[in-house]
Formats: sequence, structure tokens, C-alpha cells
Amino acid sequence: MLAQYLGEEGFDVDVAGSSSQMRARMAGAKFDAVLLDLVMPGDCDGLQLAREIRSGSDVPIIMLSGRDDVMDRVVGLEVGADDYIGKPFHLREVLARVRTVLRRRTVSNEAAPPEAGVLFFAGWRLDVERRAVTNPAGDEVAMSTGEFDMLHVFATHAGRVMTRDMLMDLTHKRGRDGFDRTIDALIVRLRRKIETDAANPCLIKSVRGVGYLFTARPETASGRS
Amino acid sequence: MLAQYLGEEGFDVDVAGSSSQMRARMAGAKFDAVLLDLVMPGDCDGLQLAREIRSGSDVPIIMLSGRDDVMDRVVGLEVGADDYIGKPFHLREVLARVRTVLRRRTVSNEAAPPEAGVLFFAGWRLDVERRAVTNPAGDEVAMSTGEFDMLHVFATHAGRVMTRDMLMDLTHKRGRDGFDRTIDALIVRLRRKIETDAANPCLIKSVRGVGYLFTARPETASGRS
DNA sequence: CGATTGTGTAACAATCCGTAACAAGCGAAG
DNA sequence: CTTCGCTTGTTACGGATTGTTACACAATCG
Repeated sequence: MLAQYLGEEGFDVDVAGSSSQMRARMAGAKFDAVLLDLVMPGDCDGLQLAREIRSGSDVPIIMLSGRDDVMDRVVGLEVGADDYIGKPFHLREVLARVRTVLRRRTVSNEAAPPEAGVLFFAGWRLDVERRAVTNPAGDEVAMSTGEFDMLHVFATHAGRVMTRDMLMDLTHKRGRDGFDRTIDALIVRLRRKIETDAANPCLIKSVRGVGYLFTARPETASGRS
Repeated sequence: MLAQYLGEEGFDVDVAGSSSQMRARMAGAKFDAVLLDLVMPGDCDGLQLAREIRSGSDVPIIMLSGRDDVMDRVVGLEVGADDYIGKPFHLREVLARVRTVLRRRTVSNEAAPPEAGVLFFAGWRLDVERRAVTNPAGDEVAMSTGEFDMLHVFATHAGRVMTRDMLMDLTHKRGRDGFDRTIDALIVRLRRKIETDAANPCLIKSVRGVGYLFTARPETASGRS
């Protein structure tokens, strides 16, 4: 229904019925925006899928959800969505929000983003596809899965203080229970690998009572001078 | 209320009570985003005001409105708003949407933000992004989170006497109860690090019965290009 | 001059964070 | 299936930071 409406309004619409189907479509073509229904057929969580998209692309994401709780919206937006529309939604509103997202993208992004498969920061190189990390000297540094995910989240959220809740949302599949030092432990392990002096962290600073801050400014491979 | 909350979250917030006041503020400074309440004191329509902003600027606009009808939202977005939040809105959601709008702006505008991320005063250098402080001799001075926040507040409110209440509001993310020497203790610790003679404070002067005054004149790095 | 109020500072207590050590998963090889 | 090695979550302890209290002293006021 939604697809038909947007099609009538002049958009090229492609529909995926499952997460795997979506991955296949997105691998094969470039899209201007993704409308993502959080209620998936069951094989995958919509939030997780959004993270996955965001980890490899800057394509605008608009979430649609049957659950319209405030916290759902907050989490959805923090994960990287550009908008969140709770059901029952109206076609006109969806259309308006799609246009808004596209307008903002084209206004600011005239030189289209050739995707960010590789990130650079402070001499480091972070290859998202190969999940490989190279230090300023050029040596590859072995990273465990969790360490790489954490570093990736930091690199894509640089300059903003990240609370432990956010980090937990973004790295781990699902929110953990109340009190947990998991993040701290991971931070220590990550620091040991990327900080020259772990006692005086340079790249990952702690913000007491709040969370952690990644201080480097990352650049994408797409050669911006 | 909203302004206070966003302030506690680390934003510099400026409030305008009327459209003319807003025009004056916007003429005098650059803003990263505009939160626009559609219910105005009467002298001007909020939608009209949004059009006016949009005609002269690309600054992101987030509309807040008591009317939460679909058509209101559609019209608001078509006028050029980047988001539309109907009342009753929740602070967390507003915050998330503000961040979303800003993130999109900075992601796409990478080339633009040289940032006023570095402040200079009296030979000192204060790097807000990296949370690093360098003394006139060029050595980096270790600062705790609270000390850095306090110094940052002083540097961005130089030349004005700051009451303890203001400092508490601006540094601590939560309003504290009535009587408390927390600020004084922090001032002592900060003075020990940045004053050459802690007994004769030069940079942070006390104003008896009122509060404290930062006497240096800070300059931003981005020399008004 | 004495009383009162406000501030500087030290000392202590509460809290938060860094880290090591250990236990629990997990996958690969045998 | 078992074992081994690696990763990850949990717990505990110690150090750092921060809030609170107490006291000394300066400023203000009568």
C-alpha cells in the first residue's frame, strides 16, 4: 500500500519482505532512502538491521513502527534513524517526511557520498568491510569482535559523549540489565590496543558520571580534501 | 523547561519570546538548529516565521506544536521544517530528534565545521573536542571531568559574574539542592591548576556575596573567517 | 571592637572508574 | 565428544574524583 502510494507520487520503490532480501537489494543498487518497518517477519530485529545499514552507509533511514512509545522512538533515533513514525501513520505524512529527508540530503550532500567502507582517524585505518584495523605505523592490529564493534561505534559517533546505555544499544544486540561493567571492561581492552599510554588516554576519554568520548575526528575514504 | 534540559545536555541554548526577538537573535549569531513553537504569542504565525527563516538560511528547523493533526504536520514539513513534534512531547524525544538533525547536518557537511572547538585565553589553550587543556608553556595539564567542565563554562561566560547557582546548573547535569559548598571546592581545585599563585587568583576572582568571575578574554580558534 | 556572614582550605566520606583476576561461553582442532 | 584457546561477562579491589563537613580567616556591619 505504502509502496503503491509512493510510486504514484513519482518515487522508484523497491520492497523487501525480509532482512536477507533487503541486504540483497541494497548490495545490488543504490537507494536514496530506506523505509524500515521495525516489526519484521521474525528473522531479525529491525533495530539491529538499522545498525547494520548505518554501519556501512549514510543512507537516510525512516523507521516505521507499530510501537509508539517514547523510548522506542529515542532508541530508534539514537541508533541512527533520521526519522521515526509510529503507527497509525498517514500516507500524506510519510510522504512529507520522506521528502523532508531527501531535501536535506540533496541540499547538503551535492557531492554524493560514495559510501564509507574505510574510516581514518589519527593515523589509524579502520576497514569496516574486512573488519581490519591498521595502526599509524601501518601494522595490522588484531581486534576481537566486540572490540572492533566498539571502535566502529566510536568512530561513527566521534565528538559526542556516549553513555554506557547508548554504547550497549549500539554494540550489543540487546539492552542488558541494570548494572553491568561490561562496557568498562571492553573500554579497557580497547584502550590497551589503540592508546599509546593507557594511563593517559588520548583517543577515548572518560566523562565521569556520563560515559565515554571519542576525541579524534574521523574521515571517510571518499577523498575529500 | 526545554531550554534548561537542553542546556543540561550540553547545548548552548538561546530563548526568544517573540518573533521579533528571534529575528534579532538570529541576526546576531549563528545557530545550529532552531526549535520553533508554532503557538506564538500572537504577533506572528509560526509557519510564516519558518518560511521566513528558510528563505534566508538552511538552518535545521524543528517544529513543536500543540496541534498534532496530520495535516498540520504535513504542512509544517512542506514549509521546510526538518522535523515536527506534536505535544505532549517528551524531553528525551526532543533531545533525540535534535541530535538526529544535527548529526545529519554534520555528517553531510564534513567540510564545513572548523568548529569553535578550541578556545584561547591568557596563553592557555582549551580544546573542547578533545577535552584537553594546554598551559602557556605548551604542556598539557591533566584535568578531571568536573574541572574541565567548570573551566569550559568560565571560558564561555568570561567577564560575567557567575553565581553558584548558574555554575551548578551549567556544570552539573542535575539541579542540586539548596546549600552546598560543592562549587567552592571545585574552584579551589581548579585554581590550583591554572593560577600561578593560588592565594592571589588572577583568572578566577571571587565576588563576595555573588559568585565568581572569569577575567580573561577568550578567543576562538576560527578567526572569524 | 565584636558579631555576623561569606570564602579558602583541609580532611573525610561517598561514588565512580580502571584494572586484574576469574568464570562462563564459543568455536576450532583433535 | 573432548579439549584447548580465545573472547566476553562478572566480580572485587584500589585509586581517583567529587560532595560534605568543619574550621580558620577575611570582609562587612553595627
